[in-house]
Amino acid sequence: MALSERQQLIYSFIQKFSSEKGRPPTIREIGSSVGISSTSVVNYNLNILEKAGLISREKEVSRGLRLTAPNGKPMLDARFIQVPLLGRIVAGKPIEIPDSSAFEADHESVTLTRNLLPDSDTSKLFALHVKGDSMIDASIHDGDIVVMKSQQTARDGDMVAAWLKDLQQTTLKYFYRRRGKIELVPANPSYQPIEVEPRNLQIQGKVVLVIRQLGAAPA
Amino acid sequence: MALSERQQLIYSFIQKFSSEKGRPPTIREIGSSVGISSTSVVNYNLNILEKAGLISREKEVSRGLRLTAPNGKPMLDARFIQVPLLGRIVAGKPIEIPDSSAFEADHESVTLTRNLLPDSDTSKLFALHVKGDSMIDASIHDGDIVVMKSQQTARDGDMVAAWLKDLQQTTLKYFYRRRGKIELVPANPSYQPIEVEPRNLQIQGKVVLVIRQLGAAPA
DNA sequence: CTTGACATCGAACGCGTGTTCGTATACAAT
DNA sequence: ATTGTATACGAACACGCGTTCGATGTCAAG
Repeated sequence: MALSERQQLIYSFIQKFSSEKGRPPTIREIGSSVGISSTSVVNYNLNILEKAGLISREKEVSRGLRLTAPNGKPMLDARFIQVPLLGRIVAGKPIEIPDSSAFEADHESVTLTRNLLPDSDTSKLFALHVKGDSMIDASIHDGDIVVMKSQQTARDGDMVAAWLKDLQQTTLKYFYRRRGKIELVPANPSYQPIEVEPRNLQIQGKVVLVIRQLGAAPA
Repeated sequence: MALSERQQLIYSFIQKFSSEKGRPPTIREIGSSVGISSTSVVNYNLNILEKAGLISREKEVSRGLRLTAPNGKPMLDARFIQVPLLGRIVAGKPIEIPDSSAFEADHESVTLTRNLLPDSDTSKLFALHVKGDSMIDASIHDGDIVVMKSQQTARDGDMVAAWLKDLQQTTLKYFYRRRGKIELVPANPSYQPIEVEPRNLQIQGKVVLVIRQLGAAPA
């Protein structure tokens, strides 16, 4: 059902108030801002917003309401971005990228601030856990998280996740075109670049961010 | 003035509660979580936290408290954390860590989501830009951002920023105690560990997070 | 016209919640 | 011993705040 004008007003007031004040508004604060004298009317409209899935409420708690994201979970505002954590990256298997419908499914996800991502197009991003030290020549370690953008082509200098058909391996390397062939150069200069035929190579995505958390120790 | 253990408990509870629930806690919620029966005691300690500049309070409003960012402004959202970007890390110089007053100055800062940080104690964190490839043996590259916690000691397995007095160098390595000496082992196994005398070593901090942004290409 | 769903209002109830006050203990300084 | 400061406790007050209920008005369906 469509929202009444009043309900939209209430909704945007909750947005504004929450982000400015750092806490959700009370029923009476909502009422006086949108011109409703009765707390029960506000309550009534809040219940509608809740049924519409736009907010979630907690009973008998002061300021017990918050905005919700499209998926129904409590909301993250525009400064956040949630990247689905689709699985692991290992040397011996191609990356399995589920079709885009899976983005809405309930995967684990990593929450990042948008300022960490260089690009604005956030829709094709996904994240993978790195298992094992097979990406060591990309200076990427066991336990790291790589955030990638799904794409099948690359520009010179991009770090890409590539599937090498003949070797049956996934690898992360910088991508360069060289006279009809492709040169894949490791980030770590103590490893050697390799040269492959274009048809032997399938680009699975471009690495946009690597995150390494050092809680306790690996190694 | 230093915080009591109780005040630190309260502070980290506010962090956790705010980010989980999307609203600040009430005085009684704080009290029952840290084991204080009297609301006035909580109030008393909150006033101390406010004087210390860690939180800001609004009088006579329920849940009228919020965390304060390093620059002293109220935080927009407790799920964020702003880490001051204090400068660069290069091999040839010790890290300059300004005294804590600098945290209040207007440095650049990196905004992160709290879930990326393992620990809750956020006050001693700072970030550095990595310049040059001198940290390559730590699998850390030119342009990376390292987030560190300022501390002078380390536990086995921590990755630390260490100043080697005789070599006049800063290095990032895993820290291990070995029979009265200190072994510093690189994250990249193709480099050799080094062993140093404890008095030749000054620990400047522990690395908690490494971020590599791959927009265009380096190398 | 009657019915029922929708939307609104005001009022009252009762618990939630910040504030204040008197008191008490521990400890260092005088 | 005395004073002062820091820390803690419980009780009481007053207002904040979600909840509930009865009443009213509008409007389309029957």
